[in-house]
Amino acid sequence: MTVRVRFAPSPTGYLHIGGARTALYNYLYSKAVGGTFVLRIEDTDLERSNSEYEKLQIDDLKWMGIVHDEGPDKPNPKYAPYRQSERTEIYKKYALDLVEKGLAFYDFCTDEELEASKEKAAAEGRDPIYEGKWKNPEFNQEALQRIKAGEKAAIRFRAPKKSYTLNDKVKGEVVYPANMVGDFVIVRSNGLPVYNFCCVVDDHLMDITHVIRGEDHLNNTVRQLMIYEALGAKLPEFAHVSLLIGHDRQKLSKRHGATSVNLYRNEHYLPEAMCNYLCLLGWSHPTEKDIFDKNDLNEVFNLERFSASAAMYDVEKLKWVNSEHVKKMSNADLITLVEKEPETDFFKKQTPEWKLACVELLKKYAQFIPDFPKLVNELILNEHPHLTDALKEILSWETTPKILSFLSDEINKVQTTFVTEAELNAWTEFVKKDLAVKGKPLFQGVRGCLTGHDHGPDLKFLIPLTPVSVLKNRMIDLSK
RNA sequence: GCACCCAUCGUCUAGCCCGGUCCAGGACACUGCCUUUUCACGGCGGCGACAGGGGUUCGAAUCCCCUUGGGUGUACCA
Repeated sequence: MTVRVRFAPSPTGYLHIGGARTALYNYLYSKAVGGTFVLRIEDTDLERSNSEYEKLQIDDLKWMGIVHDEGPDKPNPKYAPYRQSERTEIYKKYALDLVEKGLAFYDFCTDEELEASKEKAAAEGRDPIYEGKWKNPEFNQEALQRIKAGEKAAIRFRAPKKSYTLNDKVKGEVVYPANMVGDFVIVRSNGLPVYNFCCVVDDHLMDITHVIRGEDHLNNTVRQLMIYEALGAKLPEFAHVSLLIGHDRQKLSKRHGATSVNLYRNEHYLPEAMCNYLCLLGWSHPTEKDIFDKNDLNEVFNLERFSASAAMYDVEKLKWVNSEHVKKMSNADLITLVEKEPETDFFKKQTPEWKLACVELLKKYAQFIPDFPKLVNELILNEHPHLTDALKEILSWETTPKILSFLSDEINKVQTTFVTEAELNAWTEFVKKDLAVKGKPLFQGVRGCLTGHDHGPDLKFLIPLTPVSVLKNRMIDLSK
């Protein structure tokens, strides 16, 4: 039997980091076993759902390279539609069927009655389970009459009074004691079905074989187990992945800062880095590899390597992963990406050799793609050195003016656009031998005069990339 | 409250299922040194953990129990 997994977001907001992670796990698993990845939209909460968010979430998923095989935009006639709001008739049919079989019943209790019962239960220190009169079969006839007369009622599922056991791929054997939940609503009085019910009906109808989702659904699963049983449906495998938490160990939410994927997208994180980092939050590579491309996971991704405990989301490590992916990228790809950035006119005008040398040098220092143009401006094109304390100190050494005037003279003699590494070496040699400068005053002196910085990348790579005209202007500035 | 889940360095984790090879390995962060004296790169080090208590065993991070701590659920939300 072929594996079918699904990611089922509610379009009530942007794609969340945690959602992206579960989507990724589902995607990776489907790829690893040659299965099908289904995208289903859980929009039964009409008040909070918004089709705009559906679009945005799919967009973010796409950005991460998480593409679904089936979904609202790629329907398989056998399973469509993929939006729960378009499946209400299906749920209604199943719900009515359960009522007919006596596995569910109409409930006419008012909010007030329910509230009172809840409060009473709380006062007595027990769980608020449904105890309205309508659960009693002797009211079935009356209920049916009132429904026929057009009255509205919720449909409640008759929860069996027995314990259930789930064999979860990450949590192991989970036992739900009897009476854990009371008779719960599966269809609201407004006719709209409820998550726990839709979810099971859909997973069943869509032939979902593996349910990989967040641990926050673990307690709910007992309700779903009951419905599977009532439906006579085959149980899928479950894998309840641990939750993502913030620095205060609370479930990751907006107040922890940037928690939606689009924010990272806007900050130019690489999608591959995002996937890489998220994947490692709760799953480990069999060889403890920590930098990889998700497309290289096909052979090794499985459901056996999930961590059972919650993982803290740490942007610092994400940044590191991102810079590792920048370094891993080919120079050709880097050049392409850099040229897409704004304010890269100078870069674009240079020779292919120059570009190659430039990205080769800068990728060591860049964490993000936009860092490249920034570094070009700061390190290569900046004509007016910023007088930092460190630079002032270098200029105050008695040997520095000698170096500065010598280098200025030499630079003025240069006819080419760039100097060569050999020329640079010759100058340094001269300063060392003829001007008799050595040690820190030599190296930092030369660096200071040429770059206007007290530190930075290796001069023999940096200077040949810097236009002679810029070098000249820097030294004019420094001579003042 | 009740139910369920979880518990290895500050953080992500390996090891746990199938006890000894673990006075616990890797990565981020922090930090020291080195790289023909710069350096944001790189190399080599350092710091740093089996929550506590009982058991089982010749032997426990690994198995069992309790305690503690944390999380989740307890909706006519998903």
